Amino acid sequence: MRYWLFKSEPSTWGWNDQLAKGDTGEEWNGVRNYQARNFMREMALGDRGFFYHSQKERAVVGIVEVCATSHPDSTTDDPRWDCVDIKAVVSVNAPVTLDQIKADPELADMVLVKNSRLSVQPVTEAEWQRICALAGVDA
DNA sequence: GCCAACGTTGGC
DNA sequence: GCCAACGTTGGC
Repeated sequence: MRYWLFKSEPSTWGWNDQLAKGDTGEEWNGVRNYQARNFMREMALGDRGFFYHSQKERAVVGIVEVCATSHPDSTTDDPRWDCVDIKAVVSVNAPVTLDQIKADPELADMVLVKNSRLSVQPVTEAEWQRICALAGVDA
């Protein structure tokens, strides 16, 4: 299994919206960036991801699971854009903030820190374990 | 609200 | 195929 991070502006699509979709999940659509799209094409059923709120909050707030592999993005006719579906698994007990991540030597190399604008990004297993520990959830 | 970084677009 | 212009993102 691989690990990922999905970034969203809470004002557009937040963790509460994701939770409301339950086990049905929802398309992670609207991504118009090749790098992000390519990562989604690599995802497998059951892969786990962090749900991260950008902008004001800047924190990991939940855990999601890939529940449909890459397929055409229903919000566009442009065949270039694919996306996966994800569903909420569990809310974190403690949000892990960007400040915490930057301050943690084990996490300082995360894509989130190095390339803050990439909206879908891979997370290493070590990073996954570390953030889960900080968030108070079972990895 | 500002600005830097970056990715995409389109003209040549 | 290059590169300038432009738009968007996201941290501060």
